[in-house]
Amino acid sequence: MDIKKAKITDVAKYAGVSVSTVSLVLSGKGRISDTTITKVNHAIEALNYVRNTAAANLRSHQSNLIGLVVRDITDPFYMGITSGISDQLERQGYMLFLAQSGNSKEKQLQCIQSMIQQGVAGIILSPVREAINASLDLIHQANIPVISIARSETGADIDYVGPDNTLAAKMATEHLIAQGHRHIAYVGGGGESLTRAERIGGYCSTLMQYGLPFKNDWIVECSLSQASAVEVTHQLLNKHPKITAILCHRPATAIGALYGAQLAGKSIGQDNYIGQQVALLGFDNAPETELTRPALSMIHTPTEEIGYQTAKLMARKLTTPLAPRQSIHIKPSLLLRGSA
DNA sequence: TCTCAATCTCAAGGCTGGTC
DNA sequence: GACCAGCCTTGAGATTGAGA
Repeated sequence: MDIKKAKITDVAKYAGVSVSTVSLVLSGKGRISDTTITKVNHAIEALNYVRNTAAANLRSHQSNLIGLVVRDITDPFYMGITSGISDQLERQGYMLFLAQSGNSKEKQLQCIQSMIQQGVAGIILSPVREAINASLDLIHQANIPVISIARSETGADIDYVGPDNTLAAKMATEHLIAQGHRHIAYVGGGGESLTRAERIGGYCSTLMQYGLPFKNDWIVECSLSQASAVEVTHQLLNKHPKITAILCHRPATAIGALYGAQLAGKSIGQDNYIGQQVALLGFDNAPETELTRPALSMIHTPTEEIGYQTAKLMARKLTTPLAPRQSIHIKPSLLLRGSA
């Protein structure tokens, strides 16, 4: 019994047509009679023929692969984006080639290099700040389109799809101000984070707009861990007891801040007129923020929508490479729970 | 004879493995 | 190490055949 995989030549032989006719039937191009199409389809079924896309891409200089480089594929934020991109790209006949770079410049460049070597048609990138110029050099040399996602504007002249961080911070700050808070702090993120910079920009400008005090001491960096947020919040509230509300850079920061505030002798809640209460409002909603007591109010950005818009933009860039650069900012929403 | 739809021929793409 | 064939498919251009 012959167990060799059927080739296009086998299909052509079986159907009694030429190889190029089979190719035309497969691609749906050209003018082919219904009789011939039926014969070819019958041969494909009989021989269990599966098209070799590697060979097809080799010949046509095209690829249906789109590279996606994210920082951390287990991060719920990126999981949502990846899901949206994958759904939309599949509908348009593309496949996703996924890699994670962490925060390493070298890893990001390595991922991009591998994707180019695999012949991807375009790259969607969550840029590492230190790697952005080198990454873009590589991608431009390969002459393929690139879209920056999720991690803020890079300053580079490339298309961008992601959350509107400035608006998110403005919405969060305005909500706290509307509740009567006048001493609002920002906890979390690192100085190198562009996302954090944009949020702090929105937070500061809103405070100024309402004529409220803004102090550098009230903006505190901390690492990704909850433990770090516990420590930082504890110290912040001990040092500045006037603070009645805190914006938290990410879900883990918000959860850590909750325990840090409690360690500082504060309770968590919306009523800043009750002496010892602190309101907490976090960015990037995650399921675990619903499980705390009280549950944490969060700014939610629809991550699947970011993915969906990114995939649509990539498909557009592949069909019209000279289309003008676009920046798509996805509007956030406020999820009000018990903490603010 | 002309036109046009349907089909075929052949070169080419980058990489691998075999031969000299 | 150099060269070449084979892998599998596509697409431009050539050919065929039927109808007007």
